[in-house]
Amino acid sequence: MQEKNETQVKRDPEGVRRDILRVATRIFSEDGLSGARIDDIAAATKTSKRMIYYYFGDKEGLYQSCLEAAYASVRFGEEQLELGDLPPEKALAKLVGFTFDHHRRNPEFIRMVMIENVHKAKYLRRSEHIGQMNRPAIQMLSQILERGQGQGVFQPDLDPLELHWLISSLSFFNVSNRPTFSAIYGEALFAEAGQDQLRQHVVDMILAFVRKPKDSI
Amino acid sequence: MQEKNETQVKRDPEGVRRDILRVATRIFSEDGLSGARIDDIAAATKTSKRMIYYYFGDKEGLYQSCLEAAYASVRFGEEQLELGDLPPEKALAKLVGFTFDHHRRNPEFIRMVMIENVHKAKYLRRSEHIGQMNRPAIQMLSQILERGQGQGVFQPDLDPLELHWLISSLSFFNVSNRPTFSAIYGEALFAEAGQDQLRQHVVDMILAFVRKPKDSI
DNA sequence: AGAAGTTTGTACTGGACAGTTAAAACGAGC
DNA sequence: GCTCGTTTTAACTGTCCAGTACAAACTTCT
Repeated sequence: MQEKNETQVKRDPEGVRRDILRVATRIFSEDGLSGARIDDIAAATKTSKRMIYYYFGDKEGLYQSCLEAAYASVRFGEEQLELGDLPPEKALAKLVGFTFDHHRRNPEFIRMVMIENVHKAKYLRRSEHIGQMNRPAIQMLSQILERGQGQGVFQPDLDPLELHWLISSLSFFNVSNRPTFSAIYGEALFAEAGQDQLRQHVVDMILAFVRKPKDSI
Repeated sequence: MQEKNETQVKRDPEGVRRDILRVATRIFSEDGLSGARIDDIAAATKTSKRMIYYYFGDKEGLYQSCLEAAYASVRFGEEQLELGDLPPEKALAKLVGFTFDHHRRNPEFIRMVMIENVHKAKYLRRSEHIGQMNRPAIQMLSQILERGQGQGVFQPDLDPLELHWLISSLSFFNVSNRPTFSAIYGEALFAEAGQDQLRQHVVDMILAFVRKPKDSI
């Protein structure tokens, strides 16, 4: 018991599980559910194929666990964000910029979501936890909007869910569609200068949207 | 030769090709490249598995042909759009609204692009035609921008490619991520009222962006 | 008429791959 | 020291599936 920190710990079930999940998520996000090979995953873990089945039952069970873990880790990332008592416009700007960066930094998560969308969210729907996981994002937005509306700087009739859709859209597409987009139009928008500008414009555009008086053509 | 229009035409190589492509595109867009089964595709065509290999060589060749055909058909759809001599703001509004609707109406194409992005555009890069196919979209935008700038209603420093990215982003995500988004947040945004509002806001937001003076937080 | 391209249908091959089998033994907590 | 949960190993099974074989005939064009 006191020798847990020797060079090799003899048993660590949680560690084994995490190791499998980490490797499997990488491979599923690369190759998709049907494209991924259990033997490849097993070969890349510290443990064996047998243990994958011991802990996760079958390939679909493993995939679903990876999906849940991916959502959970991203939520954890979002919790880091401290908007505290920033004025509403600055808080929203920070949230949008953060989302844009966060998606960029987590392509593996984005790819898992892409793959899950190809499956029409079959496995996401099966999971009970994931529904609750994502309320906080909407609530954070909702609070910013209310404060902004209270101070008269934001429009009165804004839907937090729709705003979340807009922000996600611009941040997600930037990562998800980079391969086809850059194959067709080149890499310019994805180089550093292009991404900086894009980020700035996305923030500007969202801010203009919540502030602007609704006249349209 | 003169009896070509009897109830059944004896030979129609082009028709057979098109039939295979139509069916294969449907199934690839549903199940992905590795998920799709050649036997399923063959069973759904008017012809046989043997003919698929006769015309397309192998599964990857068939997939690539489907991808090219999908891009080609979408380009054809875009050519319908007549912006002629509309004033720049109205032309842009029409283009954005059209893109939003067009993506919504062509989920099969969207899914092909999603799948291709999962493959990191491996097959798209292989295709020579597709690069050229997509210039017109940018050029149309470019012309609208120039006219608007000439008339002083648009900002001077706008990048057509970036604008295309913004428009595509909002239109594509709406279709591509509907499954996960609605699994988490419900169907409200995807019902008719929600989509109408979303469409309007997307148009408004883009228009505000090209018009607005660039002050940001 | 002859040549080139198209069509038919089934049965088959060979490899890939998810999931299993076996028996055994080790580790940790009680 | 006993029990339960965990770990090891490599070979194996059975199914699925992309792609082929074969042999013939039909169509169209020239």
